[in-house]
Amino acid sequence: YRRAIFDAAERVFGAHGFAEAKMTQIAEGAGLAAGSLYNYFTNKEEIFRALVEHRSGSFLHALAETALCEDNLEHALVALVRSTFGELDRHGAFFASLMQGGAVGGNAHKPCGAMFERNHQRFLSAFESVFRRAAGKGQLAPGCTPDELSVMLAGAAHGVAMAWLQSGRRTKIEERAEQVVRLFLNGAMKR
Amino acid sequence: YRRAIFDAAERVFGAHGFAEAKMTQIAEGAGLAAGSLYNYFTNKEEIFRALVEHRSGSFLHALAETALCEDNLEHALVALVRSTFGELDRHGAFFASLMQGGAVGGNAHKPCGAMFERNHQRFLSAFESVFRRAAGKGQLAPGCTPDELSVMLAGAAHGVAMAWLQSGRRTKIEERAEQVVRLFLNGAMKR
Amino acid sequence: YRRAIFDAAERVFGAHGFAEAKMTQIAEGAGLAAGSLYNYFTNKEEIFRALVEHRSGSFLHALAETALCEDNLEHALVALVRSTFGELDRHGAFFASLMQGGAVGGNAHKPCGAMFERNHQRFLSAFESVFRRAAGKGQLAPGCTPDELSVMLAGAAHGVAMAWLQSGRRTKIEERAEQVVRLFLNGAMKR
Amino acid sequence: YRRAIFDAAERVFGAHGFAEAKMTQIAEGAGLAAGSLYNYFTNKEEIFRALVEHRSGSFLHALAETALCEDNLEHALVALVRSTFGELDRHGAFFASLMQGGAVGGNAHKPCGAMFERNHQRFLSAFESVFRRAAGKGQLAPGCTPDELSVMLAGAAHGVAMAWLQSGRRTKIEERAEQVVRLFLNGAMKR
DNA sequence: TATGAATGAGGATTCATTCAT
DNA sequence: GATGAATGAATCCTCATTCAT
Repeated sequence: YRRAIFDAAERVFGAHGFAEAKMTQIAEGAGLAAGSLYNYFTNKEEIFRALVEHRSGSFLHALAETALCEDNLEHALVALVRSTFGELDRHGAFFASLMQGGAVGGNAHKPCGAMFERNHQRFLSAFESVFRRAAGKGQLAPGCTPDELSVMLAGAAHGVAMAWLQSGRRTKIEERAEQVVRLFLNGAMKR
Repeated sequence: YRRAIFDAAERVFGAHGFAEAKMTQIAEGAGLAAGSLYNYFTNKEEIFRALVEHRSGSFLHALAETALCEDNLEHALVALVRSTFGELDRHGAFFASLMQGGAVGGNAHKPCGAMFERNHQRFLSAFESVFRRAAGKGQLAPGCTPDELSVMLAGAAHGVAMAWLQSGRRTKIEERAEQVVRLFLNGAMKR
Repeated sequence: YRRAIFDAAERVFGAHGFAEAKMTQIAEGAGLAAGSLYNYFTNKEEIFRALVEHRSGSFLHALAETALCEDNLEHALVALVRSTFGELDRHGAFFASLMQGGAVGGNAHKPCGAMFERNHQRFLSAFESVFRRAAGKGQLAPGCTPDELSVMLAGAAHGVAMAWLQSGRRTKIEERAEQVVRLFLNGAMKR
Repeated sequence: YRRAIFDAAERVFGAHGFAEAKMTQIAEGAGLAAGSLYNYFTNKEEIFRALVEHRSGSFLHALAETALCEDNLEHALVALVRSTFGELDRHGAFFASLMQGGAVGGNAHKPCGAMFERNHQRFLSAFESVFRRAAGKGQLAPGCTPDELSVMLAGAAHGVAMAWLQSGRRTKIEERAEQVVRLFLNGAMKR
């Protein structure tokens, strides 16, 4: 049932944000009565917190590993963005919170703010470590620091994701990872 | 007084999001009693809607003009991003909503969703028209469509903005416009 | 199991009062699951009612007998108070309800109010019958009716009991019965 | 309105106890809507706490003064009991909590337990100081300590009060103060 | 027009009770 | 009989909105 609650909560939080999400909506989505949610979680906030942790945990861990194992800059970034977009394909609006630091879809929830920031940092760190390695090899354009680059790439990917969400999630976003990374690395201008 | 209410509402909505913003907070910030807000706006949602329109209106209009008058690709984009970042410097967290389509800081408010999307579209359109012109001149890298590019650049700028917000708004973000655009046009990799 | 439930219920009702006592607490105390309580009692109120009756029944019966068999005023009263205090030693806070008419420790429970009053009346009756006999023999101070005396002696005993409960039940209160009665009979003033 | 709320709360708490008292009952009694109570008190507990303090404050203060100014033992005790009974005449069941240490009528409310004990101590102290003075003058019967005497007299008065409450408050209890004290001082037995 | 107390609908949470296993 | 998860009625509390002053 925890699973069903997570799935329902993801939809509801994703659609309405934390504050506007109603426990009855979540319960209904999970096929339970409102009161029954409290057999699994102590309160609304706890559902939210657990959900974020559940969705982030393994993903961020995998992302960090991905960042380590691929040496080639482009390949590594593509792998990261592909993972991220894959998660989006599976978990949609709610997951987008992670990519942006906790404030997508109304899910800025003060008590969880620290957790969000921490997660977002871990998310960025994956990119940053890849860029740092590339910097060590002198592959980056002059004037570009790894942290700036990671913020920008994550932002660009997030922008693509938001556009995709708004247009109704009709395609698989995962397939666009390569294009995004390539454009980011090579620039928008013709050479 | 409308002005004072806007300023206060901007702060409160920016800090807490629509759902968690209290009318009394806004009133207090505006130097009014709660009931008096209703002499100027019919309800909370109307304050929000009017605020978004007020903040967006002239800005988006100016942005569209900027997009038209500058012919050089880089200069035009820098002008757009500079305008945007300037607005951020002045209006902080709340304004970031616009850049991202309505969902920063908990401001995802369903009844206003359409307006947000419309504004966000106008925001992107400014970038898109610039890119389209450049495409006409054959200046864009192959495989890059103007709408994809605008989404990505807006996303990257948004990412930079979010990082800036989270780090406490200590610097003026306007000064970073040029760097962001240059990186985006030339790519992250050394040539 | 009824026995175990009674013991647990006594502790829980005694500590928290009827309204704040949780069925799960009682169940846990009795080594059962919450649902199992309903195999022995139809509901919470029924546990309470049965408990009061169980604790009162034999006690009040014995008290009435005690009142009858001892002829000497002081001896009879001491026997009554000693019985009462002995019950307190064994059953603590919950039992104190009886002495006072149903409202000690939060156990004022309207549906049981009548029962409480009835029990309290029986409790007072024991004292009253002793006083009545003494009155018949002309042993009472002038202006003292048996019912007033019984109310006052029971009240005084109750006051001693409450002080004893609040100070942590460290001694055996039964040993103080004689002192209380003597003081009551002879008065607080030196003659 | 605070006054009206206090009056209503006194009735409701007095009749049902803290846990079973409903905010709507109090509001109704005060001629308000439930939500309006929260303009005056932050929550139910706060109403309770404030009410206890309000009712106890001046009374306990006056009681302490009374204990000091009257030198004659009997007169002093009568004054104390008369004050107490007068308060009962005015405030009925709820006030009886004070006389007994916080647990009459279901008003044993854990968060307020300390306050209750403190108040009850102050209540007893008034009696104790009178008894102590009398002890200094050698007026007390041998074997009677002031604290025991105060507990017993307060208990006896409380017993009388409870009987009076249960019989429907038809008379003025204040008039019985003298009789109670006299009996307590002289003893129940004919000399 | 400003006020701020009153309102009451709405939602989170609790917990006695039921019932399928 | 025992279990403990599911239920949903009940209640506290919040806060946007109204309105008499």
